Amino acid sequence: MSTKTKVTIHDIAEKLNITASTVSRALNDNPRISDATKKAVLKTAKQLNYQPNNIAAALRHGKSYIIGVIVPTADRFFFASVVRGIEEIANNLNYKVIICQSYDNYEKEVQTIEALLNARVDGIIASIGKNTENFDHFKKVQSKGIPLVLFDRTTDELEVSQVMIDDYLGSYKTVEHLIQQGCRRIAHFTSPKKVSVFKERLRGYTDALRDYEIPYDEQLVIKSDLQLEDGRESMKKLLKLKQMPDAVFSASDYAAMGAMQVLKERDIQIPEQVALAGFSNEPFTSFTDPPLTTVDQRSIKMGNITAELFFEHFKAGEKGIVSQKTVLKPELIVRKSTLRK
Amino acid sequence: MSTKTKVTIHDIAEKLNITASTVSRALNDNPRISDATKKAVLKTAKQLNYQPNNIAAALRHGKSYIIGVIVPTADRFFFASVVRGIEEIANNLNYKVIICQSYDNYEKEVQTIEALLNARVDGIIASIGKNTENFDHFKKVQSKGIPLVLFDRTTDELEVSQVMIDDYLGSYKTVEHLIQQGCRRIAHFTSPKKVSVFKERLRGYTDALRDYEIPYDEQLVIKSDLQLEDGRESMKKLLKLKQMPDAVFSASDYAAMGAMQVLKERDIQIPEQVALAGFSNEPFTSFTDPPLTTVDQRSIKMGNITAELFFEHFKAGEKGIVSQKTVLKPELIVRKSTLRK
DNA sequence: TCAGTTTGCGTAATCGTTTGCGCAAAGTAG
DNA sequence: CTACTTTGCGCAAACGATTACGCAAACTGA
Repeated sequence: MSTKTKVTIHDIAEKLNITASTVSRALNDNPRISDATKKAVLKTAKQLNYQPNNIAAALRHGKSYIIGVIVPTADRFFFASVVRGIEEIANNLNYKVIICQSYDNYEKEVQTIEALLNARVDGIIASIGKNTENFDHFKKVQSKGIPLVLFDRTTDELEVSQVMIDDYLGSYKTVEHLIQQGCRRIAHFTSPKKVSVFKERLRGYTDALRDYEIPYDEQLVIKSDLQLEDGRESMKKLLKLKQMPDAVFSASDYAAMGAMQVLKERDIQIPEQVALAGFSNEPFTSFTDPPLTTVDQRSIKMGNITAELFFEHFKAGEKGIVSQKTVLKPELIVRKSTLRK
Repeated sequence: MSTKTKVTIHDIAEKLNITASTVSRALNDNPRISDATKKAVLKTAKQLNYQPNNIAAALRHGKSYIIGVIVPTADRFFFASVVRGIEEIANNLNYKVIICQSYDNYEKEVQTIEALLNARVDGIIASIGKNTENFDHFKKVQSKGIPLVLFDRTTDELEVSQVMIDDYLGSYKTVEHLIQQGCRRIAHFTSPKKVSVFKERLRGYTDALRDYEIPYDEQLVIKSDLQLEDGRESMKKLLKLKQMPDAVFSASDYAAMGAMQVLKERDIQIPEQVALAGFSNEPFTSFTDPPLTTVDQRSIKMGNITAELFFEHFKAGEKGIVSQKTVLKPELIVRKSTLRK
């Protein structure tokens, strides 16, 4: 049975005939407090069922020990993994992470930032929503001197530290691989959005084609929202062309999966007739039939690095440090969907 | 350019020659404040770039407007969806949700609870970790009078409101469906853990067999952690039996997927030789080959209801209301992996 | 033994809001 | 015009912790 009344350090001070300051110091293991007193305090704390009030502490010293993480959606393996990577580091340093989802909705992203600022988080780590084209809310964060680090979905319109993978390289290597497998008419699924990752993947695609002297064919580049259903539609469009592509490189695993479905429905052999590659290394790609070639984004590593970078900024504090851009090397995961051997 | 010095309601009060109380009331739209004053306050607030400090407010009135949600892992579609469902309701009521992952780790679950209590969240919504067998940390939450609602992974050892699906029914219907498809040797993948959902699914399995007068064969019930790899191992064990099963009903989609891989590797026809069903309706189940029959858990709905139930408790406050158990009806999603037609 | 240091703790201010109470001015009723 | 209610706001005490400063007692070294 517990007392309904909240017990504070004053209560435990009173019980011990000492002051709240001493209790506070004892609980924080201050060297100026004798071991005897510390033990007594700890003991009565348990006894009274004392629960520290972080809110009060946070108010007092302006730190909440909470960092806000904003992701478009937490149910994508990639983002979930990055969050995990961030948590690993943050928890070690005794920070809590509060995860917010923007659902790729600009309004919600703005509101979330505002809420995090009101909640006085010690910093924000974010991946920008697909539809975000105005970055004032992020600028506001910076102007308040609150550490901000972006990962994966970043932008150059902000002078901010960011961590991403080399989307260009991942894309280039994938297309190169397809070419080495003998493909010559390689299609690409991309997004019309301003998010740099997709632009980079497109650039890797075109550059690889150019370097291998394969003509760029506008018809083979299909823009969509890159969900599974979009992949289906895009694939159908491709199949209507006079000349079918012999490979499809999708900037998203989901869209690649959609394409795979359509190909299988029409009994088009993968990879013999059409080789297929995705991007992100979603878990399901390893057990599609055939398993899907894709690009691993080093998600956990990215989370770790993002968090570490964040804490660097954090420690630098008001002085601030020059914002830096960390680029991770992606890994091409070759599976049967592109192996024509 | 922004002032580094934090601006408070006192600053805006000073500028207007009124007191902080008035400013506070104006910002909170208190009826006792004139419209003129309110407008002036709002205006200078913008002007000074005032940012409310929720920490101070929370300290003052003991409410943080934050509720903690604990899930084993956020990268499972089911949990991510429930979280989404919870957020929908919570955001409408102006509550923020902080998502914590226990990673099915008991220690971390306990620590997370402690951290949430310290952070003075207004309540906790949780799904219990797989390895949790002691519930004192949840009891502590309750003893502090903090609203607690469990979903999906619940326990009867706690007198607490909970929301779940009828795992028994979902399981029963699945097995019934398999029987109707002509299967007679139906295996079941389950977990050794104390989590009620798996026990219920097992009960549905055995009851369906009994009702259809199919003998229960202990050899056909395989316990594991139900990950994909476990599914592979379990399937291999089954294939070593003198008599092969003609159906596998896995309590997890991932384990079912593992089984599917093994079956395909050995050229065993699905569903002709072995029918296969999973549980949870993970997104990937719709695009496996063949698509996997599974049970949908009404995840968004579950999130909505959980949150609503939570807020009921919340409003009831100290008085408390009788804890209630809400059971949702699951939906059997029949796909090709079990359709022998 | 005495000045100087260390140890151990108390005093009181502070973080930024909220809110019960009070009070004058303005409005309303009779 | 009196008495009462409303309107609009100020005063000051919270909320629960932290911390700069101070001060005695104990300890240290020469």
